[in-house]
Amino acid sequence: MARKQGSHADITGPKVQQAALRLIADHGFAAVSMRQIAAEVGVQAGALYNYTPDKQSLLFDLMQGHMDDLLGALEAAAFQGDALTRLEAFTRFHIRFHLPRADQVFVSYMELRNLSAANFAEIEKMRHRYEDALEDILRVGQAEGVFAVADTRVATMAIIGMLTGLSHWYRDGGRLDMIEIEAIYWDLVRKSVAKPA
Amino acid sequence: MARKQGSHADITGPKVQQAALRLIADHGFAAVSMRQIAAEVGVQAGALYNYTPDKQSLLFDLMQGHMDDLLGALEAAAFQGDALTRLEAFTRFHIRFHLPRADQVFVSYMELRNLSAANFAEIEKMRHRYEDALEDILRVGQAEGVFAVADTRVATMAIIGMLTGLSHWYRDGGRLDMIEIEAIYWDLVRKSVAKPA
DNA sequence: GTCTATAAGATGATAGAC
DNA sequence: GTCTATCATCTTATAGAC
Repeated sequence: MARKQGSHADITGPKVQQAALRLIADHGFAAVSMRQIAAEVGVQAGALYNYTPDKQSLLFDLMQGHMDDLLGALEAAAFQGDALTRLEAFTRFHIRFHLPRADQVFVSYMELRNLSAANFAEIEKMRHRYEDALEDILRVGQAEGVFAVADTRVATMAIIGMLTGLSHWYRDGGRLDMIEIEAIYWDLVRKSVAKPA
Repeated sequence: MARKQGSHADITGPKVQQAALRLIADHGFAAVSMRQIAAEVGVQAGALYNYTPDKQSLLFDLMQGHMDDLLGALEAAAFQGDALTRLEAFTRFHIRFHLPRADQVFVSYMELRNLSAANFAEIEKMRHRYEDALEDILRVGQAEGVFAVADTRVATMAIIGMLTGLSHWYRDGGRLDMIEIEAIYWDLVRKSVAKPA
């Protein structure tokens, strides 16, 4: 099959997403121009519009893709067992999913206000589903008398805040590797909601 | 004393900072133009340059001012007593200082990558001093056998992450007021580093 | 699918009048 | 101290050739 010269949709498409993610994570959505993204990909600016109708959609697709991956992985994990076991599984899942995706996490967190109202609502809904998965675990554990939290919603937000914060300071090749970090964070999370002995 | 018409340095100066903070918190530094800030203040764009040499300095001054306030308030608080008492004081201090300053917290957190390298280093140094205040408390408590944390630095970052995350979701007029939130967060923090009974 | 060229407007910052 | 006017450059997005 003859291919038209200069036609590389299957290669360029992913490269656009990748370049956009990289640049937006580094400099912020508003600070990155379509020309910069095009230069990183190795095409002219006009060619980008074969892959996205506009700049806003490019951001939305990145964030939606990230949330799709997250919720898909969460569902696939399907934590089983008692509340304490499920909380440990959630904690370790969160860290293992997020730490290797520093750019996606950063963009998904920092660029929410650059989404259009409709796109923002969409992403927020997905994020809410993720939070609810944790709150469900806390509520069951609370009902079973395994946990002792004053408010499951606040505890949910506090734990997710603690875990998400990790992505903002952790760097590969640092003093502690991911396995060690995971153990320390799980210890903190476990105790924070534990029933006093 | 006759004042030149149209001369309002003492009024305009603070208004510029205030307008910039407000707009940058809402839309992001790169997305906000000097013209937008000027319009919010009620002057023309050129007049802003009586108050800042350039846009970058405007951002830096906002962030430096916030960190100055934070470190000043921390020093003034001068937590006394045993490690547990000091940890409680730090936790409540953090929440009481940050919750009423949502815009400043947001900007100081989100716009770090829009600082020049030199300005970034300056702010990071200040942030580090704040983190060290908490780590000092944890280290003392650990040495005294009051706390049981696997790693004081990681625990420091985890607790600050948890507390900072609060600023990202808390809204005035919500289900719980600041006093209730404070109690719940202190309970989580206290237990997370507690020695098992 | 990618290119070049371009439209139509916004940007940070400065100069000089008042 | 603020204004108006301006510079030089950058912006997103589109049109049409190949």
